[in-house]
Amino acid sequence: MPELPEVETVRRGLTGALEGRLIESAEVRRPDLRWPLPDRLAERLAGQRVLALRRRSKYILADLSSGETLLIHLGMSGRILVQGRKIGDFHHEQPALSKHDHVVIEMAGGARVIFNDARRFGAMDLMPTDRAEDHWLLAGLGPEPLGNTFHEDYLVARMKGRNTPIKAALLDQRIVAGLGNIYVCEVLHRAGLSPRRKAGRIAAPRVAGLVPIIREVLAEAIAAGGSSLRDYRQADGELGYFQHAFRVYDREGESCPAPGCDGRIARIVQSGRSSFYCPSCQR
DNA sequence: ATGTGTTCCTGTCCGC
DNA sequence: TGCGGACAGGAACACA
Repeated sequence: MPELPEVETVRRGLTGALEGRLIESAEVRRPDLRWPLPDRLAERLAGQRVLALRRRSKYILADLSSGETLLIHLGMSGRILVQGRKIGDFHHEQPALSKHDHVVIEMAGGARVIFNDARRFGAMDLMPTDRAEDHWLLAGLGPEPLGNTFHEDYLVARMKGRNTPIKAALLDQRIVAGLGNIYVCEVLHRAGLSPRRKAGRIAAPRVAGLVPIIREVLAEAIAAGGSSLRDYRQADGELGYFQHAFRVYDREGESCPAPGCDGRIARIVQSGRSSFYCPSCQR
């Protein structure tokens, strides 16, 4: 479930295997994900040191010693697996690759990093590091929800006059970058706001109130994700997306967890996607 | 300019 | 146990 907290969890889980380390070689096992992979990707990765691993919205950015930055997007089903190799154990067998292991990176000193993506909605690209913000996938993104430029006045201004439901507005990456379907549902539940409310018709104080709630929900999810890093590090560890205690997401028919509320969680479809909410306490 | 619906792809789950 | 349909964490794109 790669929304911002999951991507941040993946990034943190990868730093040990990647940051400051040398890429020995890379193998591209399929020419395209959502779009064609960059020309000569394997050659451009081989021999480079990973200087830093960053995140922007739901994108992971790996700055390389060549002056290029590798951009990774996980789409819906993308995963990054890290397998350890025992140094000096020449007889250690590598687990077999699966058919959705599209890019395999061998690190000097013994780790293997695998990009796996069954649905192939994910993406990778290479760009000059000094022009990373101008990349077409990043240029139009709104502020980071955990950063300083995302604040009450900003959100109030952006919601003003909008005729679209608040659900769609918060999913719009140009307004705020990193929220996805799950966390928007969770945020609106905590805020007591119906996902159907038109963004521009919500009183400014309530819109402003969304800002700390968004921060809180994301921060909690990242903190919970941290606990799964241990799983991540385990040998040939599958990257476990953390299990988070969702209050409404995927809980259609269950009773509303809000204190004193006796409503039931409903599911509606908005712009083709499920919204879970409590019609009783979300208004 | 905005707002909404469709599309990419594979896997899983549920009802018959 | 097989089979069809609905649905899944995203977001670019085409169209009203």
